[in-house]
This record gives sequence, C-alpha cells and structure tokens, in this order.
Amino acid sequence: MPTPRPDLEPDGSLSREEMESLQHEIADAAVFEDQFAFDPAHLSNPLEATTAGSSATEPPIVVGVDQSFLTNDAGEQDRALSAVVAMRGGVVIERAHAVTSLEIPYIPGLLAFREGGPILAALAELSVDPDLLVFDGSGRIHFRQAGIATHVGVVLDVPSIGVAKSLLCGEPQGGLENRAVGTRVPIEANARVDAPDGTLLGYAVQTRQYDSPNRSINPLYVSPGHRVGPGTAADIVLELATSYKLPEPVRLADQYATDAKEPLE
DNA sequence: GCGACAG
DNA sequence: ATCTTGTCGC
Repeated sequence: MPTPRPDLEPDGSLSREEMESLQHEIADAAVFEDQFAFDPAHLSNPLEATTAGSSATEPPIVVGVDQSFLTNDAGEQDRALSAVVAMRGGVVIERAHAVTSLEIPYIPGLLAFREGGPILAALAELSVDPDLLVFDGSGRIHFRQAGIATHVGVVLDVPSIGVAKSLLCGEPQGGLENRAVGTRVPIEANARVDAPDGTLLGYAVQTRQYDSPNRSINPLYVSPGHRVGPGTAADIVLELATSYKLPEPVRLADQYATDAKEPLE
C-alpha cells in the first residue's frame, strides 16, 4: 500500500467541526474523473485479462473492502474488523484483515472516522499494491462529497469507487423500480449536498433483476471515490458483479469479514 | 420544530 | 452493522 498522507487521515478523536472541515479538504483534493493507467474493461475474466494487453501488461489489482464488528462482554460494539480481498483478473490473490478498537459511534456522514482507521490497518497488511479500491459505502454521494471511498482514496492517492446499498443523499433522476440489468439512473446533488444543485454525484446501478415484474431488486448506489469518473465507476461495478448483486471483491470481503471474526468471539 | 440519515 | 424464522420462487 502507498504511504498515507498523515494530514488527511481520518482521526476519530477530532471534534465534529474538525471532521467536517477535513472532509471539505478531502473533497477539494479529490479527483472525480478518470485518472488511472489500467484498462477498466475485462477486469473479471482471467483469460481476457491476460491476453488483452501486450505480454508485459498485467491485469489491474482490485481490492474489495468491508467491515464487521465485535462485541464486548457488555454486549456493545467495541472493535471493528476490516477485511480486504485483492483480486486480479477475477482471481483472489491475497486477503488480509485487522482488528482495531472503535473511537466513535456510527454517525451518518462521518463513517470514515469510525471505519477509516481499521481499513488503513488492513490495507497495510497487504503485500500487493492496489490499482483500485472498491468500498462498501458512498464516495461522492455524501453531504460534503467526501464519503469513505473518497476519504481513503485521497489519503492513499489510489483510484477508488464507492458502492452503497442505500442512498445517503442526492436525488435520483428517474424511477428505480424494476429496472433492467445494466440500467443506470443519475443521482444529482440536491439541497442536502454541499455542491451546486444538479451536480452529477453518481448512479443507481442495476446489477441484478428478477425475471418477473412482480418483485424488484434494489439497485446499488455507485459513486466516484477518487480518480474515477461516475460513468466509469458504473461500468466497473457492472463488470465486477459477475455472480451476485455486489461486485465480487466487495462480496468476498464481506464474507471474509464475517468468517474472520468467528474465532474471535 | 420536523424530517433525513452510507455502515 | 447486528439480532433472526419462515417463506416465496426459480
């Protein structure tokens, strides 16, 4: 993992005002457009990946990140377990995890200050260098355009994408019910977001759907973290969601976070 | 004051 | 996030 920028690291001991101020700095430093070297196509197929470029080209390393929580004797969540799964060409090449004590409770909009520390600790255990980080949570879809995907992406200056299962803020530009796989509905800034109204924050992306129009699967809310534009972020998530609704690196990190805590409780 | 609110 | 049974549908 690259060396983190110490001045921007999420610190759970900061005051709320300091946290929000830091988020403005993060948003200013963030790049919400494509700025990476790897080929965003064929991220998930090993054969395509190895034959796509020249013999010297390696498929990019995509790292999924997710957390689970541990409970103390009093029955309260006191520790976070962060799990990271590194994949290349659709194949898992390394996993790592870290357990840290929690500094603050969950507060909407301040998730990075609760889970950012454990995530950086887990990424530090990784021997490979990530080309792309995929998070379970928002990126630019955030009150101050600095969700956890953006925050960690900027601190490490690594391209990143936010994938949330529910919408934190912003206004979907169209219906989200019963959309076909591949559909992407723009999410624009509204009054709750610290950005001009109408700013494109990300997309509601349909990676799975039922055959019958009776029931409907909820979309994923995909937004740029850092150095990835909204359209490319949606493309990549669809590319990585090969077997399930969630992109494979995140799904495996989710599973690993659950499995790794079992021997600890 | 009321409503909204990633994991 | 986490606590949890049954139930509908392919």
